[in-house]
Amino acid sequence: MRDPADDPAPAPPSGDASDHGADASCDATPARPQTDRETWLRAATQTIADSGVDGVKVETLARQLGVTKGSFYWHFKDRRALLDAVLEHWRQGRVDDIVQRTQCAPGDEIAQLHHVIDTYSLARNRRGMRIELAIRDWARHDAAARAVIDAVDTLRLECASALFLAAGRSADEAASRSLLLYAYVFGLGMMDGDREAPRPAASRAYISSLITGG
Amino acid sequence: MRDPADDPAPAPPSGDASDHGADASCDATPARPQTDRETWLRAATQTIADSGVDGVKVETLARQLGVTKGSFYWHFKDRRALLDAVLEHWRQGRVDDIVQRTQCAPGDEIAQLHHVIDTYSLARNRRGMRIELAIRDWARHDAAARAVIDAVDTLRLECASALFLAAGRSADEAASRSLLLYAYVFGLGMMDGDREAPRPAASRAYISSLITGG
DNA sequence: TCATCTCCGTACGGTACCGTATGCGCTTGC
DNA sequence: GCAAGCGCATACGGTACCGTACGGAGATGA
Repeated sequence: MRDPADDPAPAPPSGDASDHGADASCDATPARPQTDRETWLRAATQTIADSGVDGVKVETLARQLGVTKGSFYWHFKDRRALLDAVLEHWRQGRVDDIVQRTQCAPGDEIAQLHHVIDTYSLARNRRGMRIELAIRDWARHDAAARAVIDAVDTLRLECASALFLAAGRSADEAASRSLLLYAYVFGLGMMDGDREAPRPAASRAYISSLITGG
Repeated sequence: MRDPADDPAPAPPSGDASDHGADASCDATPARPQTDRETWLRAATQTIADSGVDGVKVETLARQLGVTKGSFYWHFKDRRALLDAVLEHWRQGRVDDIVQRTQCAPGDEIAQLHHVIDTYSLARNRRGMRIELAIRDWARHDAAARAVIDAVDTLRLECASALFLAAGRSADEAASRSLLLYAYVFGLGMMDGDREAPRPAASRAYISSLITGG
């Protein structure tokens, strides 16, 4: 009488892929259950971005979605299961994004790194930064969130270092500059908050060049 | 496994310090009430560092201090008053710290900036960084906290820029490097979390030199 | 038509927390 | 010693939330 789509185990092999897969035709359930589950995921993620993890309440989300708790506890075992799903969904999205964003033609590595910096520091996708910062704060007192953050950070540093290495820098320099790069963009996101006016383009370009050394 | 170093009084390095509240002799109350009020402040600050602002509950703090809510509502109008007091106490401590930390003999400006970077990025005062990050996260959804953060950041950037200017850099370069400096140290604090092993000294020194250009 | 399964509403017990009202011991001034 | 007020305990009403139990409507297949 439970667990139609709800998975007790993290189960990487079960191929849940959580989202964009959408090819879950192997499941007995056609499409609707998965969709509704993702509705909860999106609402929870939005709440995390707006109010932090502690703002995620089952009954509040239910009211916001126009349903009751009965719906929630059908799709999720408990509140923690929702949070874990949000975490896994975000992790997977970051991994895909990082891998895709750090590929470039030989010789374009430094330009690509500049693009990475711009992507993070531009006010363009404030939403992504808000989610990131909220999860990072969450990681300050939650082991699962901390593990996800560490994994994502490690991957980011590795990919950025690979670009620096391909551009001819030493291993030590690549590692140091990569750390500076990501610490800067997240620190800037934290300092800027909801700032409207963007930093001057010249200043951003100058800082970018300091980070990449190019 | 509590952190033994985060005990209250002695000399939190760049931490809260600033027991300046004790000089409120202008109040009709002699000394005791003020002391107990600061006990609540310290406990609240510690909780914010550990669990975030949402972790600050009146009854929980009371249990932790071995008293009841009756004591709290004697010293504070409500929960918000406690949070505002924490905010103001932290702001004043930061202002004092920044002003004192950015004074140096002529010619020592770059060395002083390196010292500032070390102070923030070294695992030494993890407690101060935890409080800082918690308040920054708090500022994501609280206007009062945001105002304090903005004021502190502005002062920090001004003081750091003054050092760069004294070292002969242009105004634009000074502003850009100052922003890079603080975004880096706070971003690093966020990425490192409770990391035990410190970053390699050589890497830290290299990053430091990239930031200051010296 | 009926059984079944899916998805969600309703209802309930329990906990944690906020803020207020009020009483009680304890120190002061007098 | 006695009134006044300080500092805190006790007790209470109220809200918000978690998780469970159960029922019911609607689709689905035999």
